[in-house]
Amino acid sequence: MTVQELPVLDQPEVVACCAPLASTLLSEPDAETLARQFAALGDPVRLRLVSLLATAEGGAVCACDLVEPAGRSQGTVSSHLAKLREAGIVVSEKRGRNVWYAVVPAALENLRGALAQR
Amino acid sequence: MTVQELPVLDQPEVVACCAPLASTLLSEPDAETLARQFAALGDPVRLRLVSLLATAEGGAVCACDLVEPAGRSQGTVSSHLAKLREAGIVVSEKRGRNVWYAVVPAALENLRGALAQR
DNA sequence: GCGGTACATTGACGTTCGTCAATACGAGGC
DNA sequence: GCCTCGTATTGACGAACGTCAATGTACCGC
Repeated sequence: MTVQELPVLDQPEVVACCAPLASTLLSEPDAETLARQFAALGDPVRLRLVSLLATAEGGAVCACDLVEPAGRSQGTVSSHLAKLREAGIVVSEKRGRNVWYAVVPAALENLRGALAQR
Repeated sequence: MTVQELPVLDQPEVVACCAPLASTLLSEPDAETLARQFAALGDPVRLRLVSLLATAEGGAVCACDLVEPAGRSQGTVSSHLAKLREAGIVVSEKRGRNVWYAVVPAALENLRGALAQR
């Protein structure tokens, strides 16, 4: 299943932030923005969710298929996904009565850039 | 007794962990390890500390020169530095009555690797 | 030794987090 | 319409966090 259409729901366009940590001193607002994204990855359950999405065929997965592999209750998984979405790490798209999630490659690439050495 | 040159204190050699999130599904132990490192970067004060270290001439900074730019009390800065050290993001070295901190480039590179796209 | 400096640790406080069960909401199917 | 399924939200709980002032500890110069 190949799904290349981008949902563009409530995506917070934070994917344009911040020079590398090692290039110039991070400003306080930039530190705030970056920290929120790193914090979103700072939980093992959310990291597994991101990995599940990133390794999925087609790059998107129905929320219903994330609960069991996450090993947490449906409500807990839902709030983890919400946190990832608010940080701009993933996007969601409603299809019928399901919601499909996909990683935002530019968000991961942006974080990679922030970690780049001098 | 002379001044110790390379203490190499309690450095947790966790810099060898984890294939990219997008290559294979992250195992639960690996997710735990990675999450601790991302969580260490998930605070704006700690991010600024890392940036201060990474942009410093020589790559190392005395703890005494981190308190004022961090804008927090000495005790708070100390515990932030401890958290970064426990996550393997920075190392510390005692020089006389000062403690110098430096980033671990391999740690940042390791996190970059985890964020690499497929 | 003594006094001072630098850093870590403690204890307290309010806030946020991760978790669950239970409930509410929304979209289809009948 | 009603019912069912999938997802989000709520409320509660203990645990962890970020913060500070105060205290402890190691080191150095004198």
